[in-house]
Amino acid sequence: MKLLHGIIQHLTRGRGCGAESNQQLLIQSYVCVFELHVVDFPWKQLVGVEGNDEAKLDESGVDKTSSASPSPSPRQIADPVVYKLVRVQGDGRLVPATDEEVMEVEDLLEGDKSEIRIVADDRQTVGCTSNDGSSSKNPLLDGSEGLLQSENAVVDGEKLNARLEYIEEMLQKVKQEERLRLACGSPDHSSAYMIVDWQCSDQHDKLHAFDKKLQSKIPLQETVPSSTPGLIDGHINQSGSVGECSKPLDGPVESVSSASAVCTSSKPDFSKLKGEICLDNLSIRELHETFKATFGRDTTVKDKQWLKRRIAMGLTNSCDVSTSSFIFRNNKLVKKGEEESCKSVDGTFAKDSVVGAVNDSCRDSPVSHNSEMEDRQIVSGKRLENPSMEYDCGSDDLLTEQRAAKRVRKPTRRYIEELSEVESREYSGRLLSSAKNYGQDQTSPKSRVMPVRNVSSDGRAVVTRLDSLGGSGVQVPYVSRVRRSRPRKNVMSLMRFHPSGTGMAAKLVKKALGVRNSQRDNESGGEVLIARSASQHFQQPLTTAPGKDALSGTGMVELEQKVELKHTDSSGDTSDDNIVTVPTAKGGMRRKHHRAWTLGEVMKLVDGVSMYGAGRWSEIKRLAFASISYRTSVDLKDKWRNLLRASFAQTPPEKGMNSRKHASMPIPASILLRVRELAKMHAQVPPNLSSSKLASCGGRSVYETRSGYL
DNA sequence: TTTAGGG
DNA sequence: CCCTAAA
Repeated sequence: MKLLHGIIQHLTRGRGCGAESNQQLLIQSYVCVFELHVVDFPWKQLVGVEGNDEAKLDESGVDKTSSASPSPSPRQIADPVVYKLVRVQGDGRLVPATDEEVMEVEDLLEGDKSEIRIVADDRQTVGCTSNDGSSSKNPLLDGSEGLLQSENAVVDGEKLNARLEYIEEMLQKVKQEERLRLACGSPDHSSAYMIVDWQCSDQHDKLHAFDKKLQSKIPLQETVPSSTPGLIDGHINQSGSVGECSKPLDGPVESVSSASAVCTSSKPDFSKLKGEICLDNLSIRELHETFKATFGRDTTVKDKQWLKRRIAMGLTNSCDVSTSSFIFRNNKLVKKGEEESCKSVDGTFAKDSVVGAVNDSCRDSPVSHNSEMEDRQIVSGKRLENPSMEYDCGSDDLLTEQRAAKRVRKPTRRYIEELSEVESREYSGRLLSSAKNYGQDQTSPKSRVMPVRNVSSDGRAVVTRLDSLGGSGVQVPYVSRVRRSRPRKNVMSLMRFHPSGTGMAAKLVKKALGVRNSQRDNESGGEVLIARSASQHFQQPLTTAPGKDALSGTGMVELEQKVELKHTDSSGDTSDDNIVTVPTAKGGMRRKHHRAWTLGEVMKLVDGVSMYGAGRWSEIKRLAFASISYRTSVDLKDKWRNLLRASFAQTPPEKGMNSRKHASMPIPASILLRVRELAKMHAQVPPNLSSSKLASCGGRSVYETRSGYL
């Protein structure tokens, strides 16, 4: 789906402030969604003439308009908004983009789908020189500011969803209203235009959107041809006096229109579209005619495909069509009655129309396009309660992704690290060698200090390093953790290479690696087996000769030191073999290095909790455990949990398992008491007494052998 | 990143 | 202690 991002600037004129300073406020910038150009939207609200309207913009207020009185302010609903491509001249005039430009932009966007550029521009004020204090209280300005903010907020990130939903609702409203009006014979098609400009000369941004409140008799959102620039300018400049518009603009809005406007006098004539039309069969000429009939203007575009799409979009979105007895489907204009799946006359259809159009704009191939549209419409009725999918338009739709999964968990740091580890492996060696500057021969593989990558006969790659510790050439796992900090960004792109989906790939790799970040103390001599199929996707072609076991001793040492420095090691998952073939869950997770809690630590913990409260573990860690580096906040939390359990266990740690020497002291009752008190203070009820009883009896408490001990 | 919980 | 979801 193409997101258009642009900035919509509201041109409005400040009023009041004493000396009718005529200050023109060029306000704001919105970011808008490209697809919106096919959506009617009562943008008038956004302009916030009433000053309070911006509240409706807030995503929290999404339902306000729709759920409120049936017709809160007919005016608002009655003014659909369409988006237009325009170019902004230096003097602020808006010149509608030509069809070619539109096409260009479309192509541009199409080739560029993955990139979502959302830009926010600084709001600027123009001609606001003579300002007294009162102007700052200008309700309009203030309102606009608030508006801007809320709007930006909405646009930002996930809140787009809310906004889309909102628009969705509004769309329905608008459609209904429109239908109503048409039913009453009112030919009013006043619209406000959202003007989008992406040819902006602005350096820091390519896409600017200008929101304009304009009146027009054209309900269709199409680009006004610029083949007659002068004429268009005329249109623009005359916009302030669009007399026939049944809804005069009020207040600042009116003045706005003096700045610029787009207004077309022609009106689509659907009478020419009677009967069934199949765009696919039309010639360019006929398409042009249809285009004109649809949009009420001529076009110079020769591109058949484009014309079809345009027309399809226009027709699909046209109120006239949707409200008439025709519906547009599958590149054909057909009688509504003949289309059972589209018989619904309420918002459903309108919405789906939009979907179709949006979708259309994303498809190039006529085939897929057609079928897509068909699909969309066929399922129309059923998709009502799932607005989240409405704008789905392909795999690269960010919104879809965001919405599909409630909360897509970001890869954990560790996960990413381990992932990146694989790829970093080979050049870690390079780094070493270059640092050491071995024999000034960078190219000779011999001089490289690298982990040896053996490929065993069973198809597994074994990454090892030679260890001099054990005497002679013992192979111990080699692991380097080059990047301890932020994983590089393209890890994700790396993921894409994996055929079996990123999630799975990640899992596989992770499992396969079996590499863990650990302290140096717990050394194990296993081998890290890398399931080849999982890892080779990430491995760049190795420059090392496969059978290069002979590494210089100094190199070994160097490497080892490096590794040691990194505080990394791997624990041997010797037999966690070929994940690809046997993805056994294999829960047997050896526990890492367990560091017994000392009494002092526990006391610190308790103190910390009493000071900062349970739950603020990062605080506690920072302040009370600053010296103990190996206790993480999670550790603290876990320990506290255990303490809690212990303190509420009836059976104080005494009986049983004295066989061993008291490897650890029981936790002093005083501390337990304190813990209990703190728990009470913080309304911390021991998770469940029953379970803690059980825990104290047999099972472990929270991963601790004995809950009552240190 | 941090917190909360399950394991 | 590990792992993860959620925030």
